[in-house]
Amino acid sequence: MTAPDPEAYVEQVLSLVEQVPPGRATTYGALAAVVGWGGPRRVGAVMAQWGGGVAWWRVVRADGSLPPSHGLEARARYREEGTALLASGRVDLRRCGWWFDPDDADGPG
DNA sequence: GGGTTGACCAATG
DNA sequence: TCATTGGCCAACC
Repeated sequence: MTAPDPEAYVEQVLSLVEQVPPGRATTYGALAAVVGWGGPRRVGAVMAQWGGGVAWWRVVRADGSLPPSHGLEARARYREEGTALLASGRVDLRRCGWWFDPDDADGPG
């Protein structure tokens, strides 16, 4: 499986994003690592095209930040979902980081 | 076939 | 914490 169809790749990425529970967030690199295909940039490209149909705000960069264009929109979601935010306006991946691990017992609280 | 761009990541100062 | 640099792979012209 070294040459997956672009369609399957999108389905994989979007499926994983939908698996991220509210109040949590993951990174592009994490998604790329789970799917095992392409890289973080591939995931970003998918989100830019079909990310509008999923909780794209739960997918952030490695430092917990998001594009300024969507930063404002995302912040509104975090406030409703209770996602931990930093004073810099970034997501606190230390507490809300979602790495698709079976041991997701630890929460933001 | 070559140059540029992109919802990125890690290392360095 | 922020800015810079190098690497990565696919899409576009």
